[in-house]
Amino acid sequence: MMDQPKKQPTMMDVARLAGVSTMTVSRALKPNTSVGEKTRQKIQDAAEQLGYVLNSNAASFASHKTGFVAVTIPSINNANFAETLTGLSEGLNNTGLQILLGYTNYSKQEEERLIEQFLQRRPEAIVVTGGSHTDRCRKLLENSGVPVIEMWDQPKSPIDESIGFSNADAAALMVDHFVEQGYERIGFIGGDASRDTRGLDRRRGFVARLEALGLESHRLVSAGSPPVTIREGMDSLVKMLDTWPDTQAVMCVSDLSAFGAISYCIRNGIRVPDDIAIAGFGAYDISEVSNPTITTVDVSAQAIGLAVAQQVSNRLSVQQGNPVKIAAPTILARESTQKSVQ
Amino acid sequence: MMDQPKKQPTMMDVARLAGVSTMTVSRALKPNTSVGEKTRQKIQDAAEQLGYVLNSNAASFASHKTGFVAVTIPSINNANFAETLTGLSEGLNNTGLQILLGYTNYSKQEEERLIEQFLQRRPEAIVVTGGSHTDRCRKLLENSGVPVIEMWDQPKSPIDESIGFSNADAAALMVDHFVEQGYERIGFIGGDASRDTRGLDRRRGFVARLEALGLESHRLVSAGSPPVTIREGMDSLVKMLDTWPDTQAVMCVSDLSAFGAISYCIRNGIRVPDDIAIAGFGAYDISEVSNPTITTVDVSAQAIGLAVAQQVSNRLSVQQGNPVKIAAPTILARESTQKSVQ
DNA sequence: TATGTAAATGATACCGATAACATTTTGCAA
DNA sequence: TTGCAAAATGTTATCGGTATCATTTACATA
Repeated sequence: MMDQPKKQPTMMDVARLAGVSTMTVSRALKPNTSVGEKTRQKIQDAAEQLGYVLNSNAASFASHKTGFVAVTIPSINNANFAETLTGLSEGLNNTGLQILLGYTNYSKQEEERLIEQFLQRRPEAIVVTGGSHTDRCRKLLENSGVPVIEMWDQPKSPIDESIGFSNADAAALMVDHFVEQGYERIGFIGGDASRDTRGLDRRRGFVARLEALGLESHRLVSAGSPPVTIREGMDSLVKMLDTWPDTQAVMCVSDLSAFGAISYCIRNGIRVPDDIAIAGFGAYDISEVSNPTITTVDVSAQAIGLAVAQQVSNRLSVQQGNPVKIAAPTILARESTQKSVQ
Repeated sequence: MMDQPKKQPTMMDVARLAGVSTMTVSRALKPNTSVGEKTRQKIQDAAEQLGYVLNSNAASFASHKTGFVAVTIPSINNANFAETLTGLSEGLNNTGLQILLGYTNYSKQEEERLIEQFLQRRPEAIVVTGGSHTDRCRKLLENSGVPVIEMWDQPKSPIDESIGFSNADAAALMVDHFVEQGYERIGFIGGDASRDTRGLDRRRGFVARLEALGLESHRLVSAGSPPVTIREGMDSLVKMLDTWPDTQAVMCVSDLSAFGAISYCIRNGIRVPDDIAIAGFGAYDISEVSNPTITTVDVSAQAIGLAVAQQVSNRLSVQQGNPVKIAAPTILARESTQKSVQ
């Protein structure tokens, strides 16, 4: 950095140089304002000459509009959330809104801390992942006075609005897929239930669907605290086969853990899906190119982000658009669960 | 959102309720300030009762300290940058600094646009990925008046400071590894050179090292615009083998493309490394659990983030700490390039 | 030319905190 | 009790824009 010898120029400096009032400068630097063409040019020249850079903080302060959207996600090291964030970022690109991003690391306490911090920045909208929060956090969000969007989930009583899908239903879809393929002794590998609420929902949906079909629903392995890694997927499969050797099929809480489980099988001469079927969740890139390819649930993570962005824009603009919809999750049936196509 | 009926309370409201001046409230809400214990309690109670939330914008405005650190990375959908960001985020966690994140999508124009936008927020430090910028962007950064850190690279003439490694040297390391293993006809699969400057550096280092060793250096396949995907890795390997069927070893610009290339081989009965050796770059999780495991370059992406965070803190605190160092990249020799250990 | 309306520009009063310095209170040694 | 330094608190003046309303200018029409 070159230490700036003199302090940065202000709007007043530009106004003086251009021979107008600061108000006119303020207008000239924004689109859609009525400023004479000649004047605008004169002001832009002056600003250029002085190297003037608008001070958004002062502007935010004066106008009570910060242009911030606070966003919390569990982790960035998760392709699904990264995709959602990409969608969000893209969707917000030309709105002039800036994302304030925070990682909760799958902890509600951390989420509360982040929200508390973000509220001080006076965001114009708040986006959180999931519908489960600490009481205090929920209260903070309710009293925030700005639109709150809970994504990646369908809470029974949303704080304000939600854009997501039912993780339980999505897991049930996979159970149905297994059953269609003729599997009956089906297990589930998931993260530590106490933290990953979406993973917990999936497990719940999994168990409920099995029970509804009159099948055994006790083959549950906990793989450690989320996010579940490839390695934990491997280890969990070992545990699964140790405990219930006659397991025919396994649903994993994410594609990563499924990939780990499959890797273990391949390395140890267990054929997938001939000896055991394995499915994932989330439609990560890897599921498409793994060998065998992995049956998974496509939740269109990026579309969620785009939809949230759209909805944020809607809520912040005067003329409210239609509520945004996203597609329901679908099963991508691939090699890892279908003997016939193998 | 519940629409806030009355506007949010200000420090003045809290001061009135607590029977003190706003200055005392201001002090009471910050750590390390001399405020009487009783007074502090009284103020905290009043703030709690009113549901007062500090307005950081006003605070920033008054104090000329925004607490922002602007960060640009090429993409979030890249495990390496995601890790760096995690490290950065973690390292900045208790400093009270908030990251303003932007994605350049591997475009210098986009980077310039982002920097211009970020400067309006008056960040206290700026972190960019790589050492290659548009002229205007470079000028903006030079004149910013705040610390600028270029990461993931070692520019010859850094704008201010850089924390990274030489991508060319790292690629040369891999050439040496191949040669040690007895390979001589070595190819390179990388992204479109015009955009991904780090990928370009790797290719340059690759070619230079081969030439220095007197080996052929023309086996270069361009895999499309970055980031190179798994699928592009597959396609590129096909192209490589079509063009130069006698290729013995291939270095890929990232582990993802390496994984794709290997997947193609596995599916088509080409043995890795017996028929062809394949290496990646970046030490992604997948390289460790792929079958075969993938030889790669460990660049300690997260450590880069942590180091940058550390250095930002250093630069912003009065007593400057020592300049931060990161470990040099190392080869992780795995199955995909070593016939002996297969 | 007179006149009216829209466009362009200006004047003034804040927004809500903190910096810097002034003043009062406290606590303790002399 | 007095005196005095340190701790606690208060006063005042901004920070750099924008909202709002007032005023001037431009231009088309009668």
